[in-house]
Amino acid sequence: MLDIRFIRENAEAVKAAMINRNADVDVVALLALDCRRRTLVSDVEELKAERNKISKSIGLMVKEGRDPEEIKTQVRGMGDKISAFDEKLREVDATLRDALLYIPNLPSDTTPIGKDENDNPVVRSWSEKVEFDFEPKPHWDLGKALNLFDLERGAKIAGSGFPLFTGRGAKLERALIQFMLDLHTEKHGYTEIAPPFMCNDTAMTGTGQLPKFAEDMYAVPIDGLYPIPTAEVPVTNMYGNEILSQKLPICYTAYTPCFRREAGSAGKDTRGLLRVHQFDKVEMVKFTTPEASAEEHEKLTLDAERVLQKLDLHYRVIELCTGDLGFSAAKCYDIELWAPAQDKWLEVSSCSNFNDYQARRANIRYRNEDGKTAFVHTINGSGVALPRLVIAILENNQNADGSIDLPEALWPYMGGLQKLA
RNA sequence: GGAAAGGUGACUGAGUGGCUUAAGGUGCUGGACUGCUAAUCCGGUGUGGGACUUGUCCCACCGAGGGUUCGAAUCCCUCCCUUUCCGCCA
Repeated sequence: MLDIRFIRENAEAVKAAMINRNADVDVVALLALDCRRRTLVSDVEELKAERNKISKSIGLMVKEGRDPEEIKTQVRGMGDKISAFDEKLREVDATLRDALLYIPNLPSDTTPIGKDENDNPVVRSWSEKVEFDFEPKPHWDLGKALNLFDLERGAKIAGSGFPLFTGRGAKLERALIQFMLDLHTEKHGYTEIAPPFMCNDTAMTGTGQLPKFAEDMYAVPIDGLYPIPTAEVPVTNMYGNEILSQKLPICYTAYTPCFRREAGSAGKDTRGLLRVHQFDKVEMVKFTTPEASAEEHEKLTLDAERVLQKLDLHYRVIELCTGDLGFSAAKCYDIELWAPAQDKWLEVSSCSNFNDYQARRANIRYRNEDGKTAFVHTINGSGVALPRLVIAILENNQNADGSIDLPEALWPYMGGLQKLA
C-alpha cells in the first residue's frame, strides 16, 4: 500500500510511475476522496470535542449536587449527529483504503523502464549450456521411464497439474528441499520456519494477494482460509501489527507446498511439470531497515543463485522492467534455468524487494535510530521452486541411455545414490 | 463439539459509569552520586489520525465489532483468540 500522504504530495510522480507500470490508476479521484475524508474528520472531531467538554461539565455538576437535566436535553441530539458523521466517515475510509489496496507499488529508481517482458535486461548468467551428442528428451519422458512420477494418477485423484511423485522421484523432492534448507540455514544465516499452509484474509491482504488476485488462489470459504500460493504469505505476516524490537535484518527460510489456480494461463506450458497447481518451494524472507534493503535484496538473490551453482546448473538472472514488475514489488530479479529439451529458460525464482509496501499493508514496524516507529522493508525470493528445478536437473543431466546423473551436492541427501537409472 | 476462566502501553498488574490525563512495579533511557561495578535518588518513556499561526491544540485507541448513556477500559449483545477441564481424534 502506498502512503496517501506521499500520493498527495507527489501526485505527478505517482501518475508517471503508474504509466510506466501499465497500471490504470485514477490519482485525481483518489485525492478527491482523500480531501473529502479529511473534511469529514475535522467536522466530526469538532463535534466530539464539544460533546466531551459538555460531558465533563455534567460530571462536575453531579459532583457538586446540581441538577444537570437542562444541559442534558441540550446535548441529547449530539450523539445521533456524531454517529451519522462517523458512519459516513467509515464509508469514506473504507472506500479509500480499498482504492489504495488496488494500487500497485512504485517501481524503485533503479528498476529499468520498459513495456513488457521483452524489455527485461539480462543481468548475469552462470555456466554454459550442456552440449548433447544426442537429442535430449523432455523431462516427462525421462520421468515416466524412470518411474519418478505418475502424472496420470495425480490427475485422477485431484486433477491435471497436481503431480504425484513416486519412489526415487518422491525422494528427490525431499532431498532437494532438505539440501536447500540446509544451505540457507547453515551457510546463508537464515532461520528455518515451518508455517501454516493456510492463511486468512488479513494475511493474504497484507502481502498483496488480496483483494486484487482472489481468483488466482484456492479458497476454503467455509473457514475463511486460503491454501497459500507461497510461503511469503505466512512468513511475512508473522509480524503483522507488530513493532519489531529484535535486531534487523531478520532472515527466515521456509519450505511449504504452494497452491495456485493459474487462472488465465490455461493451455500454456501444461505438459509435465512446467506449470502445476501444487508445487514445493523453499522460500527466503527478510525484514530489513530501509537503509539496508537494497543490499539485502542483492544478497538474497545471490543466496538463491548459490543453490543452482551447487547443483551445477546453467542459469541467468534477469531484472524485471517496470512494465513486467509484480503488483507489490518495487524491484525484482528473476532467475531462470536452461531446459534443453524445452529449448527455453524456465523461471525458478523471483527475488523481490517490496520496500515498505507490504509492511504498510500488514502494519509491520520497527524503531529506527531516533526511537521513532517506521515501516520495515520486506524482501523475499524463492530459494528455489522445485518442479522446474527438477525439470532442469533431469533434462540437463540425462545420458543417451535415459539415465540421469545426480548432482554431487545431492548424493548425501539421496542416501548415496549418484545416478537414476 | 461441550463447560469454565480470561484478553488492559515493551513486560507485569490495578482499575465495576465522571481528577483515568490508564495507578503501582519491571524494563528502557537521560541526569545526580560513585575509583569501577552495584545500589540509591530525580526526570523522561505508547500508537494512529486531524488542524493550523510548526508549536501547540484536538480526536480516536484497554482483543474486534455493535449497543445503552450527556459521558464506557468499566454495563449489555455478537464474534475472535488464549488457558484449563471433558469429549473426539492423527
